[in-house]
Amino acid sequence: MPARTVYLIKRIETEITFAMNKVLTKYDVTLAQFIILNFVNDNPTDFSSAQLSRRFKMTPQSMNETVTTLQKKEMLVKNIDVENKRILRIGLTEKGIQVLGFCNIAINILEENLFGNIPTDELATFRKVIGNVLETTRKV
Amino acid sequence: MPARTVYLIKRIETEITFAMNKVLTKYDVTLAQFIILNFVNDNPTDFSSAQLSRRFKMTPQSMNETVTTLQKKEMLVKNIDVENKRILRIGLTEKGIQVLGFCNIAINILEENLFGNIPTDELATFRKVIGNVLETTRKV
DNA sequence: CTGATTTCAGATAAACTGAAATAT
DNA sequence: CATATTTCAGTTAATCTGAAATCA
Repeated sequence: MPARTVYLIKRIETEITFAMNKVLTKYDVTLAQFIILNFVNDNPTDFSSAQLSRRFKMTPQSMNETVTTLQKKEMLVKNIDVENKRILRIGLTEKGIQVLGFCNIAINILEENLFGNIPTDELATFRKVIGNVLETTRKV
Repeated sequence: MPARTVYLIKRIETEITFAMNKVLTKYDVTLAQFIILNFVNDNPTDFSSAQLSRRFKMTPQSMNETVTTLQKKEMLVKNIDVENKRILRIGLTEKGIQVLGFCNIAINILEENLFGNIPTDELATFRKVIGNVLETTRKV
């Protein structure tokens, strides 16, 4: 009996998390923090903690703690929204951009090790399938 | 700039974990517990806690706690190894088999919702790529 | 004696819930 | 008033580290 797909996803995540944390610890960044830094970097419209929490399926309180940690490390800043003074829009600092750059170089090497031997078209399909699933979950 | 592959894996895992826990909570089983139950079920050569901990990248102490929890729920049993009295081999109880059966029916529906609209060949490639990556990590 | 497995004990990090303040 | 965001405080669940007992 072949392993179920959700099981395979959990298994690969375990390995990816382990490998990434091992790499990122050199830069004093956890996987969760790296994911947030990446997301903030990729999204020019600065998101708020509350928005991030929904995206990453956490309570706003929990997300805020991660953000605050990155703020204390001087990698993120919170800027008051122009339209709503209650909302704090999150952006990267110069240091944040710099550290993220170093992390990404290290993660490039990791990705090459993990996915380097996989045919380009297969990797493309792999990524496309994830995209489809994320689209599905967004609808629900 | 397209999202990195490791990022996509983390994203899909977040959604899968959320969706699965929502389903499994009805059976009083967490995702981590379900993964263990599945693994024990799929592997006739009963594994020990120590073996499981290596497979799932945890300390043996942590894995033992999960196993003990499932033991208290009467879903798993520990049997003394015939060759080494120190090793406790883990197996499913009748109740464990039954609960796992219910969970799997519920997860079948979830998988249909998540992957139902993905072409068969693409899903096959998706699964194959994960298999390749897991093979790579096993070597390291 | 060495190394692996298990167990007991305590610590830590990362999530959670509840409640309150602020703003639209 | 209703709703969303943030913050403060305390709690819980799941990991971890350290130390000790058991066995081949």
